[in-house]
Amino acid sequence: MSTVTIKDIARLAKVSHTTVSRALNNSPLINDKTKNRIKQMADELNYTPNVNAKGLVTLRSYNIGLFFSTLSTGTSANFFYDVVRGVNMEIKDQYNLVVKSIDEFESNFNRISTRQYDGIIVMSQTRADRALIEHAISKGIPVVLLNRAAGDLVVGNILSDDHKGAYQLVEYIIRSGHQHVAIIEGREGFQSTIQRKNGYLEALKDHSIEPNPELCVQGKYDVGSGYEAMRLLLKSTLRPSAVFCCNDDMAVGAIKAIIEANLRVPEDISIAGFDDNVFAAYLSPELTTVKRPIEQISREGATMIMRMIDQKSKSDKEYANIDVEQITIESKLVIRKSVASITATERLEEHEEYDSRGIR
Amino acid sequence: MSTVTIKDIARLAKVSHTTVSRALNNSPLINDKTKNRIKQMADELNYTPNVNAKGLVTLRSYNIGLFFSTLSTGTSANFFYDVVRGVNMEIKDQYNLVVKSIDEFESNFNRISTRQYDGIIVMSQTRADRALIEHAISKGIPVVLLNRAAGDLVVGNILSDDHKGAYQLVEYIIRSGHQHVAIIEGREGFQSTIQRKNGYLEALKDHSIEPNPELCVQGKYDVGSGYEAMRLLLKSTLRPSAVFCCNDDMAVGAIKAIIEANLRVPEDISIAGFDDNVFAAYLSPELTTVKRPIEQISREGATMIMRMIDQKSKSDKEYANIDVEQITIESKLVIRKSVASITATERLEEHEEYDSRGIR
DNA sequence: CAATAAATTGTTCACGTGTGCAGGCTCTGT
DNA sequence: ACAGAGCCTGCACACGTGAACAATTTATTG
Repeated sequence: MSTVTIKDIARLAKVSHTTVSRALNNSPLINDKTKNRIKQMADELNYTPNVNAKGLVTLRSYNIGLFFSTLSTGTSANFFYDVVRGVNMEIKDQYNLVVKSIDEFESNFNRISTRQYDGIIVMSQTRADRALIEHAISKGIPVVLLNRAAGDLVVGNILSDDHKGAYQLVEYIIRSGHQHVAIIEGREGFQSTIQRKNGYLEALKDHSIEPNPELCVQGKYDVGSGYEAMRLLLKSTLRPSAVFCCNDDMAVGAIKAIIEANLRVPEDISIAGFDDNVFAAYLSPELTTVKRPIEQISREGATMIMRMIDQKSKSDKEYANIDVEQITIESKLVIRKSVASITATERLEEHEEYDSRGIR
Repeated sequence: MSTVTIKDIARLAKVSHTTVSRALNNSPLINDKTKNRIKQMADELNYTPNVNAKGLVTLRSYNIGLFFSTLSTGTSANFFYDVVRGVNMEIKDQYNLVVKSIDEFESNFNRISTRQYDGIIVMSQTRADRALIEHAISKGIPVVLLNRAAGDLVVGNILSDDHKGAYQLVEYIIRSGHQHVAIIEGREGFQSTIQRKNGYLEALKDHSIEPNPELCVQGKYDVGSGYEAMRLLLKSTLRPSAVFCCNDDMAVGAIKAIIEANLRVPEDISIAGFDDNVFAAYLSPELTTVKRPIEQISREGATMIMRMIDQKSKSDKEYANIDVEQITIESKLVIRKSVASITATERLEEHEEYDSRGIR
């Protein structure tokens, strides 16, 4: 119960506590023989270093913060899981991973200090976390920003190219013959929402398709919102022949709404998602989507923050000259079966069908 | 950049650092006027207490560990997400939540000490984490065990009654007229796997149905394993009319396999899941399952560990007399549409159909 | 063998905070 | 005005560790 300290070990080994400290930290100053002797004793006594005391003098906390913009809504479970797992794979037991939701802080960032976190990984959805990041920087804490562009912030930055991914996906849909491509957007205000929407719009433009506001419906990145959004689309005067759902979760909801309306995917309406989560390949039909390398982003983020922490401690605690990099990781179009190819004649029929319906 | 300490504040306020310390900790010894003055100064200076120094003297780390048996496989994303969110909702900013996977430790638990964690929540899948828990107890760290019975371990304990949940579900399936009920089991060795299997077996027994080993297939709790398991079942000589999948993820995989075989759910084969994750209501057909109150378990676990920590600090650091409670939270049968009712005649037909197939 | 260099160990202090104890101030009652 | 009581503040130390510097031992060289 009573905790063993290096002083206890020192007494038993008949050396000074400094020697013990050095031995356990593998200092080259210590004779190998005594070093081993002390290490063994520490082992037998079940010695555990006191992180507080250690941190007090080394200015380290051995904590890495992993902050999400929000954990309540708009963060999908698969995404969250992949991120935590990815980061955890890299930091192993060198650091504690402290998971927090930014909206918890209520703009009181004073609890965020060098003493609390050696580094911070921000899984960012919105620019609203700028204040927090600036606070961290001002405190001299290395920061890595994932998932959105850093802009003028001096932080490590790892991104996936959502704009390009969405563009490629929508282009594929258009080339499959679809003219009326709807979009179920992500949660309002999220950077990913904006990026994907822009990719969608650009693809339409490059293929001379006029975007139709009626075919753009707001979602919230969760299954339920995808369902509701699709129901809205089904009621619109111009029924889309394909729908780009801004993540896979919403695609599940959308498919549900379509089937409830006694229509088929993809024969009547094609559906595409974004993320390529673990379910995507197991839906019926298998979901055509964009693989976003979430785990890879997280792992890169983890190694980057550790690099920055090391660099900082080596460069005499001067934050200013930490190099910050920006890495973009490519997303990848994954073609499965939820988007149908339609020919020109089919397209015509579809329109006639729509016209005749429009009358009633 | 340079950090503000209570000594700095003391100098500026022309008092001793002791007074500052007391003022900031709301000690009744300090005059309200000076107290407010000091607090305001601390605010203006953006003072952040040094947790290490604080912890060094108060014997606290302000960390709560949240340990999962594994994060690599066998823990579903939705489950993980719900747990972290639930715990986070309760501990707010009083503690740091440190997420770890137990298999990281490689049975070197020496990093787990009172200094590191004020308390530990173990989301346990298997008895293999016993060594870790015993280590924590021996170090005097309060522990709450979620998800499996504590047995003789002196820890707080919060459970869902998986056995009962599975029993009720399988009973419902049988009462719907199914005689050949298969099971796709969870990951081998997990307590939940055993509990759910036992519930299944007991329900069969109570309705005088002989369990058939051919209808019991091992899964791993992930989508892919559900798919593979179902493919196996489809090849079995006795085709089941209903399948109890031990979690919702595997149910998704199973449904996929059935549809690929040109069969329908639930007309040809009924499917039931376990967990009631966010997708369950949005599958086609909507999944009949058992709602496991994961979030509630996690929240209760969080409040319990905080209670234990408080109790320990009050009772003069004597771990022995911390009260440990055991709470069981009921799971609940959620009837949707993936289990069909079949009449006696249908059952007969089905058998004939099966027999005729069996011949070829 | 002495002198010097090298290797190893010990002494002392600092990190930032909280607390027991001692002391000073103010107020009250006489 | 003075003693005593009560309120407030400060001094000094402790927590466990690491590091600069000092001291000691051992190895090396002429």
